[in-house]
Amino acid sequence: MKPTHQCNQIDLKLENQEVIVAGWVQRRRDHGGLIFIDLRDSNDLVQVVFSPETAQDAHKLAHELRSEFVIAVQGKVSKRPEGTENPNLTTGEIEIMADELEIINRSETPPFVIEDSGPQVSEDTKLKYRYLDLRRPSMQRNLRVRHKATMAARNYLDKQGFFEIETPVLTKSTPEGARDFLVPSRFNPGKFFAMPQSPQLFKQLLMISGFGKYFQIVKCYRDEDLRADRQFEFTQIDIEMSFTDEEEIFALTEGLFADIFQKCLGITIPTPIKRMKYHEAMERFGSDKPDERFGMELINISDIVADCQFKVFSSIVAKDGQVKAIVAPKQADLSRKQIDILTDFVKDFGAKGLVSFKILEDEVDSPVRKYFSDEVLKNIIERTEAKVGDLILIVADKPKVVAESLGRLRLKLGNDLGLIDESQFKFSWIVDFPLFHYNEEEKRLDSEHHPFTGIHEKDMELLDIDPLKVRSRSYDLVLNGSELASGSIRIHKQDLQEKIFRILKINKEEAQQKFGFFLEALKFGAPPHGGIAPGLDRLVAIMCGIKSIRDVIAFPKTQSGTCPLTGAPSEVSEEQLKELGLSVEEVLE
RNA sequence: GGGGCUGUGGUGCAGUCUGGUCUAACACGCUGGCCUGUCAAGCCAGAGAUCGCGGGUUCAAUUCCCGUCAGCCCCGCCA
Repeated sequence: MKPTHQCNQIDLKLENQEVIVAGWVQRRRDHGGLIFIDLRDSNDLVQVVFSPETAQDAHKLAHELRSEFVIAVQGKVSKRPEGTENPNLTTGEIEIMADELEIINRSETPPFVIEDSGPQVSEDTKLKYRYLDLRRPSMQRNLRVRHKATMAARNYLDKQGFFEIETPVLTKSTPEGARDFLVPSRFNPGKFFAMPQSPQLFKQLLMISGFGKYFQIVKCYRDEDLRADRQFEFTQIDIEMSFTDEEEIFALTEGLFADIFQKCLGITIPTPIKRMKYHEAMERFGSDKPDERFGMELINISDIVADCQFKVFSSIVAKDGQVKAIVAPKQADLSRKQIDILTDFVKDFGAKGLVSFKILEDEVDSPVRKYFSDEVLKNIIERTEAKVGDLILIVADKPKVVAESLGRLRLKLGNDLGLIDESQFKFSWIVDFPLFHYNEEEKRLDSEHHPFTGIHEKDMELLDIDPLKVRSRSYDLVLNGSELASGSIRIHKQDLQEKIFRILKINKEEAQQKFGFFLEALKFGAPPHGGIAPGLDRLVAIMCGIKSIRDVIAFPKTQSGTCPLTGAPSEVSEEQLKELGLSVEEVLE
């Protein structure tokens, strides 16, 4: 029997019609007489009724049904008897009175119940039986949203005149940035391909090739530790254009996201998306990817405490440090112990300590209360707009430490206190990033974005004088505190590109060896170009209201980078190693 | 490399702090029986756990200690 309808297509309009549905047994309710089966297909659930009076054979066979059996049922769509409708089901008004039942395939009892409600199964078990986990309606929905987002992106970019060009997965290791996944070359023993961390140089080469508008929905590979929002392999909507500028890329990207949100969620996102300078983001939120769904911004009180009795504050201000505060609403009743926990939290991010002021009805309570005059306190309260019952939390340190620690604390409190409205989508562009940052360990400059990032025309002369002040032409699109897309206008002149390598202390030989092919290409009439690369996994996760991108990837890895389903990674045979000219060292304890 | 949380029948959990009463509880699921309007069906009966693994302390360890493994969250890392 082949299905004539999907479960979600069955409604009252089909009353008294014969249909065939096929799917899995979600649940069986055997009354001895009547047997009810909830039949699940990839779209919905529908109730099938087996009655000994109307279909004796089918009823008899239905006794054998168990969870996850694959069946096909032929029967008549009927309106449910008055009072037995189930408003919790979309198909709750009708049911199928079975005439015939075919057990297409039996199933062992599944290790967990295939449903969204009920106890949450451990990640390990879910991934081991991922094919069962994926039967759950929410997983079906997540992957459907992912598909729709991908299709929307393809269609949108196609309409804008872009074409999708594939780039190699087996390519050259360019040991900048993340750790590469390597693939040994059998033809060239001792040599390795690397899997791309992104198709960055290939898409730039395509611009040089004269493909003015390129995109690719492409896997990228980075051998770094995994997180809830990071997998070894992830997918980017990779985009690059020639003869372009920031305005064009912003407009294109905004159009792309507007289209995706409209088509997948029916949500209209307001455009244009507002822009925020990197420095403003760091000052107000202590982060280059601010979550703007709630307040609690960082407030600078350095000037107020510059001359106060509390030496920790005044001395830091004197040393060009910063003193900043956030206000935790209605948290003045936190215990000493709870504040200690927050203090330990900021210490993880380099802060020396956390000063707290509890704003009570007619006094301010603080371990360091005695160092502050009433006037200074009044000014702090005025500046921070703290109200009675609030808790002011202050960090004093180098600006970088203040931003990092208070920014993180803000996020933690925002989460813990439930200040975040999860139904919102808050986009913003972050612009005017610095081109470089100082790498303390290596005692040299590193690219903030990547070494191919273009430079603000006005800052060009700063390159030799004060490179840390140079602003790049890169931009990030941030959604709800998550970096959703990152891109830049690139360098298209060979001499400038070489100069950047010099500043990054990549010597000529090294640059030649790693990027020589690219520097060569830049000599042959490279057009100005730029692009952006939205991360599909994070986008879909946010659209689905999900924390972990594992839930929007069909077959993800665990945090330790393994696949419980297949057992990957695994050992390989001696023959395979020999062919590749590899040997594995025993790891001794 | 580091910090935190978790690990007890198939699944989710109680018990662990304060060792003996644990012959390991409960719910779901499973097996069998009864049952013609349920939809978390109901009722009855039953099976199913060397308490992640290894070591130690103790007369005695699911419980305390050390180590280890796995999952999750995080720091570092992720141009």
